Amino acid sequence: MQLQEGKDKFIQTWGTLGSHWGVNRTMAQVHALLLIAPEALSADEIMEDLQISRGNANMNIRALIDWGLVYKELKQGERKEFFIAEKDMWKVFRQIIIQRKKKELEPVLRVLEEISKVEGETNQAKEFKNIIGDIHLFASKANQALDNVTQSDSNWFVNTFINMLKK
Amino acid sequence: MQLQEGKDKFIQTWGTLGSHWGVNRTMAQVHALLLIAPEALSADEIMEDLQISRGNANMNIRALIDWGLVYKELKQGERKEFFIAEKDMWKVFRQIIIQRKKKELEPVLRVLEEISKVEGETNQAKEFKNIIGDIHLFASKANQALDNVTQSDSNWFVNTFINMLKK
DNA sequence: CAAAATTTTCAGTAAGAATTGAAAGTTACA
DNA sequence: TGTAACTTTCAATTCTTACTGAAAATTTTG
Repeated sequence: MQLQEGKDKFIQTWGTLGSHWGVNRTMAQVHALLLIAPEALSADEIMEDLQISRGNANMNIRALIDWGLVYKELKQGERKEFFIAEKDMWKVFRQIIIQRKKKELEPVLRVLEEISKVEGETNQAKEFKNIIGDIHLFASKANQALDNVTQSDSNWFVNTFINMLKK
Repeated sequence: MQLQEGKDKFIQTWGTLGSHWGVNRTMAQVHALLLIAPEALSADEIMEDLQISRGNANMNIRALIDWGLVYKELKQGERKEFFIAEKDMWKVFRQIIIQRKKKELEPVLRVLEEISKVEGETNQAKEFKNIIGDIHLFASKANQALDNVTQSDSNWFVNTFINMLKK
């Protein structure tokens, strides 16, 4: 396989993966492109490479920066902004977990707490509170486990993985 | 809060959560509805409750059955099919991981292996192979860790969670 | 076996999400 | 301070995905 073909395939695959996980395809593709770029790219280069519009490129680059997956880089004597991806996969994973936990898991936890206070002592109500309680317990555990994972350093997590594999 | 309001809120929340995780909203809502239903529901009851068409209900119920999150239940003397959700949250989580691992993580692993074989010894090519190698290593570890999680029984996982919380 | 009940399929349509492109905004240099 | 280089915004549009509803298929029952 030629280098260019490999790069294209990677960009496609990463894009598809993203789209199955609630990340828009272009955002994942820009990320992929920057991951395999040997050096920082400008918005124009990204537009050119992925054949997307300026607006689209800009929006998705900003989103990646917000997620902490891409950094801005200013080049000596250049007025343009250049962009570079975080290449430490552990950090990438960590950032994604932090973002999604905050945006998706935590709001669900709050709703579960709220609805676990429904009135009534009928069987219906009791059963409802039961299952909501179960879900809440599970979600809290997941939340705390994820906190742990993201708060500890890379080695801790790698060690956990290694331990898991040894079992 | 009244029971009905709590139920509605739960269905909405679960639907939103699903839609951020690549599960279509209706599928997640049907799942939520069945989770909090005190007994098995027929397709008609689901249609009625969520105000969706027969076709839509059917498709999503089938998908939930495929995912192993919902079971068919036949009632004595009734011709209709009734449906009931798996309520053990651990099993639900496990099923979802198994499905998504197979459909999303494993294909990515295969692509990464394939593209790690690009020809050429230029710096460009070497750097590309390096980063792909990193990603592949990370993805394999995640894959194996998930295997471990899903293959062990509930207690093992719960214990791991508890251990995490103690740290 | 016929007909009634129920489930499945799928072409057409609707709803929602992403993208474009041009105009407005910003920055930085002479 | 003016203007050229560059970035951001957002209304209109396109693309994608989900949903409907009616027809076809299947299953059950007398």
